[in-house]
Amino acid sequence: MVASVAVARALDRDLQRQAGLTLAEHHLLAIVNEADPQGIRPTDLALASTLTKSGLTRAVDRLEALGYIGSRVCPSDGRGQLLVLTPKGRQKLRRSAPDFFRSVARHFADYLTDRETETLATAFGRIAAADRA
Amino acid sequence: MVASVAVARALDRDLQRQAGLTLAEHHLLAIVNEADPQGIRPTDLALASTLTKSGLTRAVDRLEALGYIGSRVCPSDGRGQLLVLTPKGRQKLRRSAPDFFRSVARHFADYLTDRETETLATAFGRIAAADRA
DNA sequence: CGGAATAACTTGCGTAGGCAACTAGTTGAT
DNA sequence: ATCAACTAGTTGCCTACGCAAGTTATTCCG
Repeated sequence: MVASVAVARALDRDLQRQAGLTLAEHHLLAIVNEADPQGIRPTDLALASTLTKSGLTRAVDRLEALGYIGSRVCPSDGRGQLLVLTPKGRQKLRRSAPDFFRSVARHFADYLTDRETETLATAFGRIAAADRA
Repeated sequence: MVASVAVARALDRDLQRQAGLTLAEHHLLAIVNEADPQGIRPTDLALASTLTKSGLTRAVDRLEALGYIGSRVCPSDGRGQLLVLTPKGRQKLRRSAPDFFRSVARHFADYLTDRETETLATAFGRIAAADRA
């Protein structure tokens, strides 16, 4: 826990300095970017992220206010929405990517051997998957 | 990050339900418990925990108010303190340990093979150590 | 087709905790 | 001995976010 919190904090600080986004916000943009181009439902986004639904509502509000995310009512369910990246959001993500990857390397990846990275990905993937079961 | 946040949240919830402590607070008690019996300096405790100095000040205030931690002025440095567990704090820790270990097993350790656990401990230990350099 | 039970968000409220500025004690240089 | 530079801890301010209680839309059952 000490290590993972330290890494998260380091990434967060770098991101805020370099892109004006928190780690959580940047992560949301990244998830939306890789999701179905039709858009992603908030509940799914919350599940794929580190936030609860309430945290997500507010984070999405912020990202919408910044113009990085757009939303429209879900055609198949009037209660829900579909969230997509705006062009501005896509651009933001593209532009902040290099710095972000460097940051991940410096604070995390560079400390691991390839074997460790692989083991870690498997193990943590398993845990993340189990958690949603 | 998704996995580690999920695990932390699960442990936190269990601890709050079972012991009325947050994960961070419980962790502080555990660190103090294993430190020099003369006491530990707040700055060292912050470094060994997931908190910054300011977060630590407040967490320690809470734990003192609950009677789990005691403090006295550091004899060798009038600015600082030495923090120790009270008997009540030691008891609290002993009593919450079994539930806590079960919680760690259920949400985390049970998902890992012995090999993975070892790799993980090595790798994360390295990262945590590097971060303080 | 009406009405309970459920699901998708949202919001009110409360709290932990970071940052940066502050206070007070210590050390070191002249 | 004095004064500057540093360090330990604290505090004011602010924000993110979790929980639980709403709201609105949907579904399913009679």
